[in-house]
Amino acid sequence: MIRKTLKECPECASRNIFRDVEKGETICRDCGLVIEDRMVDFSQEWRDFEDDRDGSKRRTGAPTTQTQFDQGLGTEVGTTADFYKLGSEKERGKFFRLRKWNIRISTAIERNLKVALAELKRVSSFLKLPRSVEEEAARVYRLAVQRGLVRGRSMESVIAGALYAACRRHEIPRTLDEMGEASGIEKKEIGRTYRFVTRELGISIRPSNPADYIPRFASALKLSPETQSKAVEILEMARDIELTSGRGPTGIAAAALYVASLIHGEKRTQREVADVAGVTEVTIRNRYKELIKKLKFTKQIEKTKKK
DNA sequence: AAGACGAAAGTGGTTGA
DNA sequence: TCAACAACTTTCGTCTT
Repeated sequence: MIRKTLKECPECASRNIFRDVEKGETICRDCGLVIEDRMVDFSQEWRDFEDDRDGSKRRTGAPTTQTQFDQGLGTEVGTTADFYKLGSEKERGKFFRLRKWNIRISTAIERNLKVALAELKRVSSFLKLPRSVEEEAARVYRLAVQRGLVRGRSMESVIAGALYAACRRHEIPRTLDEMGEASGIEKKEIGRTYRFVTRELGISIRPSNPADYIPRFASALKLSPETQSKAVEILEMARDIELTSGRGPTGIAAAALYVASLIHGEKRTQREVADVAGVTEVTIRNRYKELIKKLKFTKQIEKTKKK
């Protein structure tokens, strides 16, 4: 079923937005932009009506979740301990039939997911990622397993790839290095599976914005909020003159931060900035050179130096 | 002595024939 | 499928503070 929606396309501002209910996709008919392709539904089903004295609106049950192998809806049909509580022969037969079925339903996929999602939780909590990202990553992983994309790859690397993709979609990117440290997988491998999985599943990800990295890098360097916003400002100017396209976003973010730290007299060495950003000093130098050349920052830096 | 700078060679991925 | 290519890294020598 395909329905027209009331949304406006953020790309071309057309109102020709249609939603394919089965696929869960929302697409702009004019420019082809996929607006909510495979996004997690963030709306909360589970609510708590604390103020309701009579409790009539209170719902029961936990919210469903992607991060448990059965989405939190599983049943277990008893153990043999329960068997002896049953009375008649008829009831005992029923018990075994039900139990057999339940085991049969737990296919290889389910078992895989159970292990995988535990690992996913471990990595995501190591990186202190928000729950929404964890859910998205779990969904990506689930899809990957169902399509048999894990075959020939280690489970861990696919998990890392899924998490990396989920971070990017939620615009709170982590570097491949950080992901590698958290998961124990080499960053090359993560990058590989990330590209493979997103391509196979048709997940579209827009290039990450350097500004997304600024808050994290800045706090790691203990820079003031003023310096931080200066860095973002620099990034905007850089983007306007096409300095950002084609370059690694972390390198640009690092260079902007470095320049901002000079201007505000909170100097950090290139080495320090390079370390938290996961790039080399050389890359920072190159970006830095481009920045001061094209953005007449030279004077400002000279000024603060003299003070 | 530490940091900044730049040249040169190497790596892994993308692109286009 | 292969070669050219761009971005980034590694390494190292030199200059500056």
